[in-house]
Amino acid sequence: MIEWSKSQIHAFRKTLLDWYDVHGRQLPWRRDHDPYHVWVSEIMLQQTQVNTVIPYYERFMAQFPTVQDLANAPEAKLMKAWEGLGYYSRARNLQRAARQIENEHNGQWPQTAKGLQELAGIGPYTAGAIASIAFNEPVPAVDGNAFRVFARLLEIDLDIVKPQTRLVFERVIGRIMSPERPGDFNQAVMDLGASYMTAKNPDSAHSPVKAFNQAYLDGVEERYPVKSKKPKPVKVAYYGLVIQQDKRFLMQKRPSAGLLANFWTFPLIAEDDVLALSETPELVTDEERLTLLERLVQQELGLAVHVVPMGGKPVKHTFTHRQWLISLLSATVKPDADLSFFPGKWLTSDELEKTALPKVQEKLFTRIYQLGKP
DNA sequence: AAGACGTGGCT
DNA sequence: TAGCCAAGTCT
Repeated sequence: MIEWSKSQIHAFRKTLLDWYDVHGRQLPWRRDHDPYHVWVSEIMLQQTQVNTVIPYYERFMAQFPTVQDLANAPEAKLMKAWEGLGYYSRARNLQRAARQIENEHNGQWPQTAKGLQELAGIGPYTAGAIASIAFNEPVPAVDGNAFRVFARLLEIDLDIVKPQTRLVFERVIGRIMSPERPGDFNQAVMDLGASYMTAKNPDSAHSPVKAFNQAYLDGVEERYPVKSKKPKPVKVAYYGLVIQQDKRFLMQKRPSAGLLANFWTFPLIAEDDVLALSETPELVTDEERLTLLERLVQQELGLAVHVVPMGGKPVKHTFTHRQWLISLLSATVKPDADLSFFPGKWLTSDELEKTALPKVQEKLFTRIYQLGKP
């Protein structure tokens, strides 16, 4: 890692802010410095690209114009507004934080990064972003852009995946950032990271700060930032039960914690759970699997079903840490089936449209319509 | 500390 | 295609 002199730091600030003043992006959440606007945009932008966020942000603000509107919003309406954005705990934490502000802070925002971090879903990055942009506090906002930009500028070779590395970057950036325009400085770093100093195919030759970019000057830009590899998603095979009567589907409500918490999906049965019913899983034939599956559904869900494969390759859906492979089965239950042990209910297409559904469930619907079953 | 937690774009 | 990446936080 290299270090800059005071004069270099001053020159860098001026170069970066002069560039930002002319070329900074005009984005919907940059129309003002309202903390609510900054906050909602920052939460949406976590692990999500700007172009994806823009339409969600506009719709969200139309539906929930103020913190109070958000605090009082029905859960279903909130989730519908977030549908498709992913990382759904962000939406639930958003509302929790809105209620914290209303109930614990008399509707007033904490105005420091330290205070903001007490709110649900606000970590060190988001706290720094809101504090600097909305309240002009001179604190760094270290996101993936800041890691990448400063790792290259200063040839910092610490692994950015390790939590302690953030502290080093915060210290370094805290010394470099403009005390007069902290919000603009942090946003300029993000714009730089999203334009010239991108992760793939950077264009540092034309970057306004190329003279400060040590990794570029040394021809080793590709090495930065140092980032250890994450494990591959684990494959998990499921049977998906398509159970319909009239124009309704029998849907299951997922547990209140974990992946896709509280969302409605077709009943999903792990293939491993089915095979576990056999003493010789490796010898089970396809036909026997279905018999075992029917037994398991009876035991675990209290449903007497008869299943028939719907054909086609399993529907594949990849999350950050799991890859689901879902084989669809058309299932029938008795018309007077006892649903008292079943964690779900019949949903009409009308109700389904008003309900937030995860992408994987939309994929399953797409598949069954392609198969022409309904 | 390391894994959980979604989705879409790009190569 | 499979894999990586995109304005992280929580446990």
